Amino acid sequence: MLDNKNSISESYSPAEIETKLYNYWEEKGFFKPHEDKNTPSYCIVIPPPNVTGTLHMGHALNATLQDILIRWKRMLGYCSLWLPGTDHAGIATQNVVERQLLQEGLDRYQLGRDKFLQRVWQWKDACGGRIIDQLKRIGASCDWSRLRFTMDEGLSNAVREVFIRLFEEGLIYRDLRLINWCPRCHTALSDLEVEHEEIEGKLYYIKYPLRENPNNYIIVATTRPETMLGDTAVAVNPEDKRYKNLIGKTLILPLVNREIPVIADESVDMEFGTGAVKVTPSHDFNDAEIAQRHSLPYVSVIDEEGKMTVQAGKYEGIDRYEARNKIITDLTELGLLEKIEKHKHAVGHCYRCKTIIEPFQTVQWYVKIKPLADEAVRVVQEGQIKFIPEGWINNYYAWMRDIRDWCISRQLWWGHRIPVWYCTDCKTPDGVEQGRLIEILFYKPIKLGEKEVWGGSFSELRSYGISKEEIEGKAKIIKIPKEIIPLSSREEPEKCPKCGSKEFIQDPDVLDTWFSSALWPFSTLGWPEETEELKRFYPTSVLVTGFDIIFFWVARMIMMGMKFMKEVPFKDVYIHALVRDSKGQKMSKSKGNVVDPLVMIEKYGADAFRFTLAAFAAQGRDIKFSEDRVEGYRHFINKIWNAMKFIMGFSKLRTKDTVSVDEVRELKDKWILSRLSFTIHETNRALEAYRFNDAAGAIYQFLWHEFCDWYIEFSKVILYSEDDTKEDTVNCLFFVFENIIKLLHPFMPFVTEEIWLNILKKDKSLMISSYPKAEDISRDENSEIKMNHLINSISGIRSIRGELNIPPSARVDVFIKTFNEEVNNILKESAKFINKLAKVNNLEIAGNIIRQKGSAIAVERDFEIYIPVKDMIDIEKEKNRLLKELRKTEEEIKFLNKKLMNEDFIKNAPKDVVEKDRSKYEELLMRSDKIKENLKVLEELN
RNA sequence: GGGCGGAUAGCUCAGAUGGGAGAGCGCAGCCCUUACAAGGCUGAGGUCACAGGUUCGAUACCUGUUCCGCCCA
Repeated sequence: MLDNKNSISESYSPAEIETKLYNYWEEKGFFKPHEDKNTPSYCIVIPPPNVTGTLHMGHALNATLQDILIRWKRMLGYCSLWLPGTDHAGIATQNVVERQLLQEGLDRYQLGRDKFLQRVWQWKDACGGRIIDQLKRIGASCDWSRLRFTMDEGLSNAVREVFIRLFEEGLIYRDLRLINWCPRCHTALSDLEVEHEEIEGKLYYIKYPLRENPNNYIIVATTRPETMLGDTAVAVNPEDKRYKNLIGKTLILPLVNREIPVIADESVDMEFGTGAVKVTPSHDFNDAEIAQRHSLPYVSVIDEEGKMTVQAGKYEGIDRYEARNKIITDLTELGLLEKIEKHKHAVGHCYRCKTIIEPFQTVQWYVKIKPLADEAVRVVQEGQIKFIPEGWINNYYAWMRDIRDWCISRQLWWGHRIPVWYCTDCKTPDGVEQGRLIEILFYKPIKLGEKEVWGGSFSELRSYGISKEEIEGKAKIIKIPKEIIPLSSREEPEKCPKCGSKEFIQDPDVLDTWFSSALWPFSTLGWPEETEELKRFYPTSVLVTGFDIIFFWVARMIMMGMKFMKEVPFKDVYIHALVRDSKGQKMSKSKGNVVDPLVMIEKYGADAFRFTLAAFAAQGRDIKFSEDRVEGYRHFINKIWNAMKFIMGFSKLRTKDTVSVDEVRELKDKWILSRLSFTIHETNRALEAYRFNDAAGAIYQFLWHEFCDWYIEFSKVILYSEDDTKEDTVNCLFFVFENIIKLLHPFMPFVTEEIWLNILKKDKSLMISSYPKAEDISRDENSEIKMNHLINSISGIRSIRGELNIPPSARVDVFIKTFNEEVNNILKESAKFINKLAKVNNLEIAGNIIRQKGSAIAVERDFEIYIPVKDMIDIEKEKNRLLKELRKTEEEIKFLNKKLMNEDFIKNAPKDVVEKDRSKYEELLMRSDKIKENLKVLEELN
């Protein structure tokens, strides 16, 4: 299958290997769930990236974590499905195509709805989903044969079905309200899609004269003077003594000379500005609420484009911010501007295009959210869904508690068209034909003989003989008042069930993209059909996502899942961090601090990059990404590769596939197997708890600092000797290494598979092999304790050598005086290892060793090391070294002594803690005695 | 204004249920020792932000303060 290399390359080159292996996996169908019906299933649906998107660090982290989970579970034998897809990103995608059109000197209206949609599809097929290929680059093992897109037929059916059912239940309704309007995107936005940003603005103090005495006036403070043209009252707090006698009086609204009342409303903050506020129900959410309470009229002075309306009188047609300046100038001239102050306040911006949003009164579609939210809160409270880390659960509750109805209609073309039609022939209760109330505005006039028609009511336009298709096709705006009765239907209705008419106009709006994403966990599995997949994989196992879309997406999936599946959409929600730059700043194009994942992959390989993300992914903290770390893990891969080269040199001596603690005889072999068992346990436990960094750390630590630093070094003693039996050592080397490769595979799929398949020449791909389980390899803690003596003896000698600067080439004589027989035996049996690893010339180990004069000393609990160095070093240096150690020891003794003298401690602390401290204390006392003794000897020598 | 999170080695960060703190990178010294200089060995470096409290014992638990970040209004 793959290339047959006879020689192993010097070092690992990711670029050559990654694509090759990825294609191999995909061709073999390894990303698909296996067919075995008896195994439990494990399923993750990907948070669908925007079809316009390109891979950024957030995606990379998100995908890496999911891939680690899915590869891990797959290797554990679960029937595992990672279901990929993209969403259609209504506004974003429409913007992309509109920008293209602009370059051709076109806009979407000139094309008309159908042609425009064709263009978007063309764009989507050609350029959309680039992110899918990028996900492949990082090794994502998604089942690409099931790739979904929110605008696919199946998913669109689901959207329509959900809309209709909710509508029929009364959970979806139309209403005329103030909504967040983006004057650039020309659409309504939900509350969530508005980003509040603090800006340095101004507070304008304007005089509103009293009708009865124009020399008297109330001063109102406002941040938005241009909306004053739409004021219909001035409000004060009923408790405010300053204004008590003015309540009920009439003011003359400057510039337009409209009479407006002074009203009292408790919502008015007496501390703010002058305590008197202007009320503009059409352009401010708070004011709209005041207007409701006081039945004030609405006067709209700003339109869809953010320009002043005809109601604004002489300001008509001017942009809202230009109008502000003009109004300020005019007020100044009239002497009605009291002052201007600097003022910080939060202003809402469109989350897609950052334009300042405009509160705007229109008819929109809403989801009545309370009943859905209650259910979604309940299942989380009951623990049916767990949040990891738990902290996010409070955010979730808080948002759900204050949730407001969800505005789901968007004045876009790209998206799921609302499945609602309006009969144009039905009559309203007042007896007016509905078509008369539907207002159409064309993007350019239609010529009727001499006449140019810019729009009109639907019925009127039809009476001119303009076809319905032409009206709908050329309309820029279709306004359908709230009174008109909607008919929701899966297909375009044949005839009106009430009047039998065959003339309808479809609701021009599309649904919020999040409406379709909310169905993702079941719509992607085939709902509303009752598919096998749905039975097998719903509820899904875990959702992995960033905290920024808990409200947008997670909460809504829970609502919709409960509503339509009667079951939670996922059992766990793992919320991962945001990836920031190395200084902790949010990455953004404008700051120019964006790190491109693909560049990282090209530079260091996907494995090193993935491992870095996993190692960084500690719960509850943002990731400050630094390239140095990636480089560090690239070195780690190199280490693996080199270890592999070493081991492969002995492949011919291997005699069996598996080994166990019981059958190997040597301490080092028992030890490494025991440590492997521990590492396997740690890794699985960490992954179980979504502690990716712990899992990565456990493997890293074991492979580098136990296996490479110690075991391989020990093994050389055996392997390079003439007379030792090499069987156990070689078998252990391979067995342990193969297990590490398996453990590592979910984190570093490429290099591990390369080693597995092409170097170890296994016949089955690693990604479908079994993951190590701790219970398969037993732990032997006794051997670990024994091994520590050996390691300590070697470290002790090395430490003396290092600190006294004895060059590695100089072999030294070493005497080890042991204090008990067990340790004596352990060290004696391992003498050859000590000799080699500590570069010893002559080694003596016994209980009755007498220290030679001029020896450097290392003191351990169970033994002392003497190295005669009289001629090699200077005595002062050694003395200082011992003094330093003595000081350290005595400090500790002091601390422990104080603790142990404390009666309360003895009384209250658990016995084992006291015991531990006591023996530690005694040990330290002994140690300090020994060091002092040794110092004395050194003194004599001088 | 309401809520949440963070402050631990020069840097980036780990530290389940309280029992004198760890890693990676960086730094210093010695080494091209037959897997690996992208490496080995050895070492230096911390009043765990500050002030109180609970406790025999606090980096961890509680309260307050300062600084930083985020979310909601």
